[in-house]
Amino acid sequence: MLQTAVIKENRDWVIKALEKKKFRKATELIDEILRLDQERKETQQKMDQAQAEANQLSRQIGEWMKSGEIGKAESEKEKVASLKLEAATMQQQLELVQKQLNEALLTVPNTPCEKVPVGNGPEDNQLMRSYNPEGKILFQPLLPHWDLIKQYDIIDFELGNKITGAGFPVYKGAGARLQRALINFFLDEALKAGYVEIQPPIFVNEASGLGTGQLPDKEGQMYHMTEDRLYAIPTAEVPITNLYRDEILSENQLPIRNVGYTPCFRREAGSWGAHVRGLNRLHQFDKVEIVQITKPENSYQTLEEMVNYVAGLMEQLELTFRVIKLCGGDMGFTSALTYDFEAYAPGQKLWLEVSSVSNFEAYQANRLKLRYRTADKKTILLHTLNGSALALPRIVAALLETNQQKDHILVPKVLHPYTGFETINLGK
RNA sequence: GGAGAGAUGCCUGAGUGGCCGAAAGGAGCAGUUUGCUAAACUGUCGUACGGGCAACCGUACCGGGGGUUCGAAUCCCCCUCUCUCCGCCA
Repeated sequence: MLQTAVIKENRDWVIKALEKKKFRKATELIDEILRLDQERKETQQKMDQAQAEANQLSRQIGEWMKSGEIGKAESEKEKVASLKLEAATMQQQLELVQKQLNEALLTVPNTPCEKVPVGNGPEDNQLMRSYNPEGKILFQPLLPHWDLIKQYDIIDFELGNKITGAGFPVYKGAGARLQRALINFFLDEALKAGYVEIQPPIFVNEASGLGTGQLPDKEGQMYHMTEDRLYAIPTAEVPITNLYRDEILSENQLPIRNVGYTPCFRREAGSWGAHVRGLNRLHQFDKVEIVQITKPENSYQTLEEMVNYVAGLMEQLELTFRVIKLCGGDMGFTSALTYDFEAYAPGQKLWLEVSSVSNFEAYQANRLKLRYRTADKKTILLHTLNGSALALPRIVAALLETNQQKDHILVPKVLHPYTGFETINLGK
């Protein structure tokens, strides 16, 4: 969440920034936050003062008791009681105000950075770069991947339906091996790039969900195990970033560069429609995620590095893709700047989002209480960043559709050492 | 699942009602010193909020919540977690 100090010092700027994100009622809410913060401060002052007096008097009473002035001690006890009562009343008020302040802050999204283009939705996003592998001749007629996976019998939705439900596909034979190949390829590449591999739990507690901002914003989008009060992670970002919750890192630990493969779970409540056939949208999918934690002054340079890294993966997979910068109206709640990667799926003539690389600045760090200590012993909030590198299903969709031939599907060269085969063939 | 023990600062660990935000040691940081690796010595060393230009001051925090008391890390109750033993088990 935003820091109240930042809001206080830059009220007008914050409101303007929030309006860029198409956040309604920014002015009202920000002013309410400032009012609550002021009330919080005043209440605390009153409480502290009552406490201070009570503490002092209690100490005095102790000394009187020791020196035998019992009468004096007894007569002042009541005074302490009334001071304590006053302090307790103030504390109740303080807790109430703090709760209100916190709730208000939780509903405010992150402010977009200056580089974010103004806009309402996808149509206003900015194309940053595109890539089209040379010399690639697409086989005609092109089929969408949902026909190909049936034809080659590599991914089975009906079976998943039987054992779990819609959106939980079963990968079989070459399909399963392709999944494993991609995961290993992505992890190995990240290792080469200097990321440290993490294998986190795939269920997290409520504090973790709050830490990275999925709660309360995306409450209904996560699978929730009410019995044990755990959430199935929607992305490895949640457990990996939360590793550093409530930490004060030393400067020499920075930057943190982690990579993790996990399955990801999304309820996708209310978002099923015409364009979500086949692998385009699933309840469970695999993803390799990169996470970085940097000093504030380095985060935007790091974001560019991460974008370049993901672009490198896409090029190695020989996929047609484009990178777009999201406009204010299309960005996520917690992000300050996001680049989306879209792979072209020629069989369905669609661009599919395969990666989202974001800088959250101090927004997550403030919730996480993730800081570092400077040389002069100050604690400063860090910046968190993450990106998919990469999410599998749509990559698979694009790969299958791009590389389909008359009676086989080509596997990109970089994956051959991982798959152990160069083509996916019919009838096997 | 059953029985017992425990939870204190970055770590180890002392502290059973006021002088405890907390001993001591280690690690870390800064400095001094010796010819390197290293050692010795000195100092420093929690977080948050509030006040102050600042030095500094106030308040809270010894797993979490509640209670007793003029006063709680310390006594009482509840919860959570960890460890040990037994059972079960990939």
